[in-house]
Amino acid sequence: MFTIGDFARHGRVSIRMLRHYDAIGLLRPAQVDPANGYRFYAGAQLARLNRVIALKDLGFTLAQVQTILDEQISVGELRGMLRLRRAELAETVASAARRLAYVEARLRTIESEGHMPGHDVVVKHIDAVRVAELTGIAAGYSPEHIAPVIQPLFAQLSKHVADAGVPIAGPAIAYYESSEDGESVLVHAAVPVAVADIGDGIAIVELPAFEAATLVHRGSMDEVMPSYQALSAWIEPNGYRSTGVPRELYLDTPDDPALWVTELQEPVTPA
Amino acid sequence: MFTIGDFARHGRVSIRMLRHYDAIGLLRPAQVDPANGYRFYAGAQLARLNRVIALKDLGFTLAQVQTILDEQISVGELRGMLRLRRAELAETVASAARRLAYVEARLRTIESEGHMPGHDVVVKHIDAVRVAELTGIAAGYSPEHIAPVIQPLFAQLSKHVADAGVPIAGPAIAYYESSEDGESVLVHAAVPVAVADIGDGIAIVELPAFEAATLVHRGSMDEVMPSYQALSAWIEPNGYRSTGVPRELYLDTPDDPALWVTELQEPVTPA
DNA sequence: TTGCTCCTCACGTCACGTGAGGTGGC
DNA sequence: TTGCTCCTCACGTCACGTGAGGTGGC
Repeated sequence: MFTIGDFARHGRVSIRMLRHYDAIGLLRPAQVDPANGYRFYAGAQLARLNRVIALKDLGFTLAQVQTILDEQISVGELRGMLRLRRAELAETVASAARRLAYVEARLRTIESEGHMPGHDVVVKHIDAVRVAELTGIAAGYSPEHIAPVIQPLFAQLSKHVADAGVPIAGPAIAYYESSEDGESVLVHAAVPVAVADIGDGIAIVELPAFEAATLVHRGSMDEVMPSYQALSAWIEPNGYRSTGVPRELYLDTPDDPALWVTELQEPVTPA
Repeated sequence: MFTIGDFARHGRVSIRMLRHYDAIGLLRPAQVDPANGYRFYAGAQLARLNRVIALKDLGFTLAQVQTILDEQISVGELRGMLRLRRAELAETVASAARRLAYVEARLRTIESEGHMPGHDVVVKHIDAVRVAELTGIAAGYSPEHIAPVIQPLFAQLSKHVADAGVPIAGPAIAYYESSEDGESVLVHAAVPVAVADIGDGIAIVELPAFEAATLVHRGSMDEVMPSYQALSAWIEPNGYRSTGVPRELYLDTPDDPALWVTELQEPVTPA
């Protein structure tokens, strides 16, 4: 018979753990002194303790260990649990490796630029959304080409939507595509709505859901290029690939354009 | 201004998380209605939320995120934190990969043998221990050779130790080495003691600490070979290498040898 | 009036670590 | 008598999830 201290030493666990395993019924001492509550363990109980430790090392919770040890689980069930664990562990490895890649990308940025990046890219799911939209044509992607086209589009769109008495269901959205001849840019100005038709030559479109690397741009859209460049530069070193057309979400558009807040959304897929 | 629900939707976090970040002061809403406590967030606060999420994704705790965002941490300090995180994440990856290897070794055993392994190997640290010991010579490692040598050694040893009035400080230990000519086996019978000398031709030896793959053998030492084989078979597929001489720890030695409990300790090193 | 959204507690999670306060045998 | 080991509560951990119970605007 071992005292709890000796048994803990041989088993390389803490006394507290043995008390805990006693409390939850996972490993009861072979004997308990009724006078003072002292626990005594038999040498053979080290085998049980080892089973507990081994299963814990596989990453099972104590409740699962309990089930495996006491509830006469079948080989098939055990195999199922192990396969599930294998999948969970593979996911743990993958996600830790991904975080590690993030950290290393950050460290590289700091080493090369000498300061913390001022922006933070977050990858997230963007839901599908129904919008009312107007489309125009610009000669290029730069702000000088886009601004004179998109501003009247939004003015016209919001007037029409307001006139139709349709409530706007969220921040305005812009997105851009190259035209078929590749010479010009299709500029889309859109606002979320909950109706199926709004008339007046305004299209109702279902924008698809997607995964996006996003970055919050603060300031005028005339100065959006560095933010887009930072977003693009983030994508590859962090293990993603760009796919498709970016969107802009106008989160806050006060009168002073220098105070605008825009979310840039670049569709990505894990590379 | 966004309600908490809208802000949560755009930020892809739960409402509960925003309330929690408010409670701990990590992200306070831009405005709170004093009448009903409703929280309102500015679009620009999405930038702060993104910083929180990005740092959380690097694996920092919220307290660390707090420090990084608010306490004007220097680039050097941040780099230090990132390097520490990198090391922690590397360790996470390694340990998850190790667990994964354990799980896969188990699955292979189950697939090939059709049942759960009946023994559980645990790798643990064995402390250095001072022992009183007697040494004999046997013709080989098999139980038939060892038993007739070791039994009288232990009888003689325990008699001498008892006669000397020295208390035995733990379970008896046996270990074996090949003799120099390689033709025979040195058999060591030892018991832990706390004294520096015991006279009577009994050696006091400091057995070194080591890392061991261990397995609890139940039953007579005449039947120990399958347990040793199971222990040896475990080592390589689980990423270890054997190093040095195994030990036996006699945890429980009642009169009936069939009820003996022994821990087999095989020194290992990560391979 | 019915939903919907918002609010504030407050418990539960998981496997123990860490005191606090006290007892029994050498 | 002094250490040492043992005991039983019971709080704390971390980042929220999940009710319970209630309120205010469309």
